[in-house]
Amino acid sequence: MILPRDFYDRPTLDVARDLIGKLLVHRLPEGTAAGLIVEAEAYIGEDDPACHAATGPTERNAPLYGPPGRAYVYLNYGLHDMMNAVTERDGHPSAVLIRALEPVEGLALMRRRRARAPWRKGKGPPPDHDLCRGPGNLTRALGITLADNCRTLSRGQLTIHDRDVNVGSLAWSPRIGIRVGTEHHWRVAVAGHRSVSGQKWKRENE
DNA sequence: CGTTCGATGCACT
DNA sequence: GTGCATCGAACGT
Repeated sequence: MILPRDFYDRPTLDVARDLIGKLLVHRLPEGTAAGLIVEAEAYIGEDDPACHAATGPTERNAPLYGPPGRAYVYLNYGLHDMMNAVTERDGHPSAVLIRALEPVEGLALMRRRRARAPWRKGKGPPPDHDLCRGPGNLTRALGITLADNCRTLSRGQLTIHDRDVNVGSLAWSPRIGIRVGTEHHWRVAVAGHRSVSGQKWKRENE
């Protein structure tokens, strides 16, 4: 079953927790790719210095201020498309960043897309458990781009489904790769899962 | 094992 | 002009 809009119209930390184990699906003419969410981070409101809404409303962060249950996709470091699920009500800008998936469907397509990354040059694709490890990697593997910004997640080509699977126990830790707001433990992941990112930040991962 | 650093585009100041 | 919610290669220990 596809998660309804109301799923996202809740406190962001609850949504982040409940997104773990859900299936992110992207359908394109060239094929479908999907994976179970095993790592996510919450970005909550204008008072969260790491949230893109910390600067107040701008053209880029407009989706954060819109209705819950939509995608917020932006380009980071000039190279990587980051995908968020917008949470909470209109006017309360917050979202959950999807950071890692366990690949489930469309593995061949994922391998092809990852191998095509400019910085991989002659190398082939990474091992399967690394295909969607990291926020930039998973968008590349699924073919998610800026064209998917603002897309509704309860219908259409980019959706999140409840498959009622148990992926393991959860662990909370500080968010990764940010310079501010590190005091909040707003990153949640499946403890010890091999597709979870962030080895160099060493922390939990149980 | 660890740390450094280049690639690369654009929103924000 | 500055600085990213990154990736992975290159190098040092």
